[in-house]
Amino acid sequence: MKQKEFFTKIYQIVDDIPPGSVATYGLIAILSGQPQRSRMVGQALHHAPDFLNIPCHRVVNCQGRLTPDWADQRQLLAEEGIQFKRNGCVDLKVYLWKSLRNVTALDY
DNA sequence: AGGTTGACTCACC
DNA sequence: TGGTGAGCCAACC
Repeated sequence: MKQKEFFTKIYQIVDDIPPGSVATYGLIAILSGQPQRSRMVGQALHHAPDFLNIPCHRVVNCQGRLTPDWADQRQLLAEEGIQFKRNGCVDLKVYLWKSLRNVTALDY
């Protein structure tokens, strides 16, 4: 798979995240078919063009942590009704995006 | 070509 | 439950 296709797929997946939910880099990597390239997801979002309107603020890491070097992300998520723990992490148990495709794939 | 880095994740304490 | 350390894969010097 070419890098461009991988990036495009990531952008498409991130764009499907509904408001009020969050996804992890690893989850996106799985949905894109490359579970071991979760780090690439972060790279892809870091270089994501603005005109695609990607809700990259809804993407957090597996521990519910927000992106370093991006203080406004917390406020953007708060606007969508997402609450944070005292340590500043997102409560993944509540807000993690449950992709139907992913659930089905894991069950079988 | 080889070593370093990171918008990560898993495992352990 | 939450903080810390080690492992991984690509990109970037």
